[in-house]
Amino acid sequence: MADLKLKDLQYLVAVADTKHFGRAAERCFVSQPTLSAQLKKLEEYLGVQLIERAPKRVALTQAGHEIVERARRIIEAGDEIVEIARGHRDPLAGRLKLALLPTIGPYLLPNVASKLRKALPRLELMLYEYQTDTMLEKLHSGEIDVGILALPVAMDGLDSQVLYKEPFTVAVPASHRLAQRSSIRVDDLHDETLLLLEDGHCLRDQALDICSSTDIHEKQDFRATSLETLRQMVAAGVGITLLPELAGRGAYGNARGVAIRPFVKPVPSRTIGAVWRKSSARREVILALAKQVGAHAL
Amino acid sequence: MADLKLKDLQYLVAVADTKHFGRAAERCFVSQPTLSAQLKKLEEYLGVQLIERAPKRVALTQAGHEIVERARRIIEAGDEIVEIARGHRDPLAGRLKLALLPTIGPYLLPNVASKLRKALPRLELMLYEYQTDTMLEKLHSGEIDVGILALPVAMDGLDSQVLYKEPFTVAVPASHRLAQRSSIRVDDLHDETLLLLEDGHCLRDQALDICSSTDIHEKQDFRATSLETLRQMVAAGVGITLLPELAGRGAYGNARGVAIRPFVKPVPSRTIGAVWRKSSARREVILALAKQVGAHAL
DNA sequence: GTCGGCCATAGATGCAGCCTATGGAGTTTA
DNA sequence: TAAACTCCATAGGCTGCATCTATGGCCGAC
Repeated sequence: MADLKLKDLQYLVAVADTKHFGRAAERCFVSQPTLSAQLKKLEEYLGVQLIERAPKRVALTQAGHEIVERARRIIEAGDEIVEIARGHRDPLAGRLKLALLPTIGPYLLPNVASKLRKALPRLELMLYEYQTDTMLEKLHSGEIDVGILALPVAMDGLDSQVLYKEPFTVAVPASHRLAQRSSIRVDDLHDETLLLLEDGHCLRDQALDICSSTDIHEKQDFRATSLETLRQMVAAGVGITLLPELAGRGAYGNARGVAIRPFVKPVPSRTIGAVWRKSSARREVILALAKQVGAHAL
Repeated sequence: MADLKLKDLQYLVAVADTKHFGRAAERCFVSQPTLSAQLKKLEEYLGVQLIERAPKRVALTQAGHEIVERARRIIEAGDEIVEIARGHRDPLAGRLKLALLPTIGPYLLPNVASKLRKALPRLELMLYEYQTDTMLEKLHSGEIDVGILALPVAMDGLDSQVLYKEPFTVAVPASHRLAQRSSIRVDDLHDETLLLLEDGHCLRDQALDICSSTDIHEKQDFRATSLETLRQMVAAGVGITLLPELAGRGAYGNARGVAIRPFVKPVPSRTIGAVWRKSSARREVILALAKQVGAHAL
């Protein structure tokens, strides 16, 4: 009269996923006969056949489907327990899944990576790049733990913290008349051709917003897929673009053919923040991470 | 390196509820040392202290509280699984997906529906109509559980059972010379115009097969999409057709303008059977269903 | 100081989960 | 058509761990 065992449910879910006893066993790190026998016991205990075993086809019964659904929830909650425990064991240790905007990641990380390693040596960062909408989805689903993006965003069930304010700069061809100026006003962009990223990048909307007060024309039939593409187009003299300050530094800023110029005050800027689930067990380490990033980003 | 066990979580929840190891053990039907030792192992595995053991006072730590919360959810879902299984334990209960040929369904079901409800009261039938090829595909893929169709069919991986033999009848316009006859021989159809269903209906092939021994002409550029269409065409005097007996009864048979006549012996007929996957977990209820249909179809 | 309540420890035991090896049914290949 | 292959089930043996009873240790109550 054995009872329900977490491991058996994992075996069942593995079979549901793979439709194959051998591969399911492999995924569970047990031998195929072990998995077979345990599943048989599970079926005996429940008094219901869960799996149809045909020569070339493994499928779940109706009861199997319904039970696998709950089993997934159980296993998920079990993982949460382990995760919570890990969070309490050493709140500043463990794996943390961090996503950044594509217009932030490559330029922010070099500045803060070494500081982070020193301040949070036992933190294992998993890095991802997503645009705002995708990032929020994956935050809610639990696929990532923290997102670094431009505020404000819809905050239902989420907490956030401002990291830094990032000024915008203007990138023009080196031979452009504006390249002579040490700083630039928004009105100076009058009648210029503006190059922007493709839809979905929040940077695109931010740039359009800043330029809305002056008369500037977006280059038709052109949408860059990355800031790097944008740089090459500016260097080629096709038009100008707005760059977040961090992206204008380093190799990018020194690139041939492109001049980066600041705005005069009031400098247009965007607010970069960290966002995470209110219910996250990793709040402590996230706050520590945010503190480091906020302190060393600019 | 043990892993998370459902039973341990139950022990933990019991302690959270009772604040007392002895009574918690009692509730779990184990000895107190057993529960103590297991909880200690759980804490070791998770790397976190869950319970504050003070003299005269047992309390949960912060981690303990958070983990108990998930543990309750897990146990609850586990109970749901057992409950679901109990609901599926009755082999004659539950949802069964049954497909019928379009030339069978509307005429067979009225005859057997009430008998089925009486004999298998806890069976919930989901009804579908497909032609033979589609039905076999959906059977193999698991989309349906049973098919009722004309035998024989390719039986790889499938089991079948004959339900009944269905004689063919002849449907002629009421004013037709054959309407005067009380029964008809295949040869009597000589030189008649035959109306048939469109390709894909096995009834079409069966009718052609029966008529192959005599000289009869299929109406060109005409293919009915249903027996109902066929009836209207016969009533309009366009030609004659062959009908399965069940389809010739009731409202259909009594319709104006159409006369239904039997064949003389040997009466041509088709064999109607039930087909299901050899590996199906529903064999028992399928056989019960087949028994009822076979007994009350004609 | 003694008793009683309560949790931890010690040592014995039996079951259950796991392994390797093999069987057997069905499908594909030579 | 035989042989090789795929894949799940069965057989048998081993090991570990959950469980038991008995006991110890700690602390508060009286």
